[in-house]
Amino acid sequence: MRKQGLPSLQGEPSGEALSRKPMTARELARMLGVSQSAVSRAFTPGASIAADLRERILKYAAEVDYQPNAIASMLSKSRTNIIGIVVSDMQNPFYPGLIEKLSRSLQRIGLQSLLFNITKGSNLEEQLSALRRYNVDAVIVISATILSGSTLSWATEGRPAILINRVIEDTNLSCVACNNAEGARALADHFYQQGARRVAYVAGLSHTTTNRERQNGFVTRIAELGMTLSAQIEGQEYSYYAGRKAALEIAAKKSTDAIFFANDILAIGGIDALREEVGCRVPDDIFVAGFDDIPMAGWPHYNLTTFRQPVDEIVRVVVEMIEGDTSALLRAATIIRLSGELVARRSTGAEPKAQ
Amino acid sequence: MRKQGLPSLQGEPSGEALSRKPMTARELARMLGVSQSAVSRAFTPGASIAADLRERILKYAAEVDYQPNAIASMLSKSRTNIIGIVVSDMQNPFYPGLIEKLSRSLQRIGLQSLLFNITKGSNLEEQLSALRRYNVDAVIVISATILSGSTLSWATEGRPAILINRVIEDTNLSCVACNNAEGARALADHFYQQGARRVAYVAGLSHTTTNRERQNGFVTRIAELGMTLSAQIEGQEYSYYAGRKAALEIAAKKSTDAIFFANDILAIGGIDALREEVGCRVPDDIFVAGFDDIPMAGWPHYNLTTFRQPVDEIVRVVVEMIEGDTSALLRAATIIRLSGELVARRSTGAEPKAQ
DNA sequence: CGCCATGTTGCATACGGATGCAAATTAGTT
DNA sequence: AACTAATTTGCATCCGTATGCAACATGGCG
Repeated sequence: MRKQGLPSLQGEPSGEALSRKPMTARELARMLGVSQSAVSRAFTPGASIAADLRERILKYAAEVDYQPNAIASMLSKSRTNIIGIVVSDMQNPFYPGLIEKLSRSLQRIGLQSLLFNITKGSNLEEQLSALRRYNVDAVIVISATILSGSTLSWATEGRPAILINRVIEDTNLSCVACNNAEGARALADHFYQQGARRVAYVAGLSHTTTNRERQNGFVTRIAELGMTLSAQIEGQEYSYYAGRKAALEIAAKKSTDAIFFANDILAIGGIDALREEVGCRVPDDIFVAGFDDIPMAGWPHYNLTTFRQPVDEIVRVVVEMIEGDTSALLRAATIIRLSGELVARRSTGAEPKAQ
Repeated sequence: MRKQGLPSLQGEPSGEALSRKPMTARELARMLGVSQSAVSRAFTPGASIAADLRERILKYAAEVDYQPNAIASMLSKSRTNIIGIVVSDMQNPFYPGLIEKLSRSLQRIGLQSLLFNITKGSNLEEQLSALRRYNVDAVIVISATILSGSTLSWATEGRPAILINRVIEDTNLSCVACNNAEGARALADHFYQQGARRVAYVAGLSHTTTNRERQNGFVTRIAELGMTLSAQIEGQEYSYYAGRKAALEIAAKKSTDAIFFANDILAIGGIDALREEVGCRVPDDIFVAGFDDIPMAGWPHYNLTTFRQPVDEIVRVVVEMIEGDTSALLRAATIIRLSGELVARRSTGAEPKAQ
């Protein structure tokens, strides 16, 4: 039986374990009999330092658990390795997935994500002023529709900013977005192929670029194909309940073969409402399609035809832009459109491919 | 036709607008003929400075758009106003909502959230080492089940750490969690009241504290009530598809009146599978309940009885702990249990209350 | 009017690491 | 061996703000 002594009070150096100050490069240097610069260089890839010295320092640093203080480093390099991520809506399941992939990709190249969760009502400038005070290296704005272009320009002044899924031209803001018009047209074509002729569009937030592009693309293509636009619901928000409401309005008129909802959450609400409130069968009585391809769209219950946003590619492109010459971004805003992919599922009568 | 001149090179003051260095306190001070300390004090609430001087400085600062450099401030105060938020799963809809509320509450008291998105496979210590280098003021860990207690202790050494929905005793880690056992018992009682006698449990990630507590609470209460535990499925994950699979296993045996799924996502998968794969009616043939009360649980299609986690209260408590005397947290880890609320809906035959 | 309490202000330095520059060491060349 | 080139190293200083301390100003009071 092992003797289990009480933790002796004098054994521990007066509770230092709790919050002792972390070691500094100078201390470490003194212990090794080298200069503080040497320590700094040991931790700086490509710095001018002999391989054996570097090794000795790093080895000792690992032993005593020294890590360079990132804050001090930020100050002297005036580079934070922090990317500001501006979000205003994490309710739409599309965004958490995007944010997750984004922050992981950034982490992989040594960048951390500082979250700015913008709330509608309150003072936006105040919330964003932290973006400037914290000296983030770049800003990624994820579909924050409540921010005006000028507010964003102000908040990101002097550092590269990339909007995801929102396009503002004639500013210093770069944009990476899904080709919404292309997707909407593809869905129109798909409706046509599946035999629908009288189709409806349900808008999300009407004034957003995503909505407008999807709407225009769809409506235009519909006309080209000679199909009838039997209804068009203007939207207030991208939500499940808005989708339900819109679906019921459309169903009441009984003149629609297929509904294109501006995104998947709307469409899913629509499907539920059609099936449950008006006993309408999807796809037998009416087709439904959405946009995004959130995980739920693939669930057997919904089996929603949709246009998949190229999330991985969006993330890749954004990270590359940030990793690359960011000063180029400052000089000239770039707008990049990425192609998505039609995912035909049962909600439009398509036979889902084998998994 | 509008004449569209080339952007004149000499017209712009040599591109300064692009990335000019922000002004410093010293510069501002010199322009006003005061000392740099005065500027610093003007921006420090409660600092020793005359009201009129402060006003003059702030006014001028606003005019020339000066803002104190947060990085420099962090260095000298050794306080970052940054809270590290460790997450490993943003797929479960419960977490984005939590993160959103959390980060907003923190923002409201001047704290920003630095996201640490932990990935399973890779080197966890390396991912977490940034927590230490960045000198975050505190760490909030959101149900990161893939991190061991010792890894967490190491990563957060010297700064307060709060786990949400995960309880580890005998460490320096504080915990704020829903009273899972209470919730599970409440659901058992509810099943009983609704007339179920043969009940099943579907686990989430088996080894997590949330799962174990819900499981124990449920199973124990079942026994007390004299009900039969007709099945118990061990789980690999908290996912929709795992829920479907488990539900089918249970339905195959035809000996169960009610299923308690370890969380809502599982339950929702379960409901879909029961209805679609085996033509089982919910609630007519079988009851289903979940845990969390994610938004989808309230959707008419699912109408899922569940136990609502007190998200707002969790957030409030966590923020209070951080806002308050954090050194107290370092001295003695606190474990707080918060009560949730049974939300009886139609999936257990309860009539949903009017909204 | 003189003295002390209170309130303001500036000076100097600290925070911890990065880096230009010069000194010192090593390698390479003839 | 002598000398130049290349590599290492340390010194000193800078990054921009916060703050202890001393100097100074103001006000109250006897």
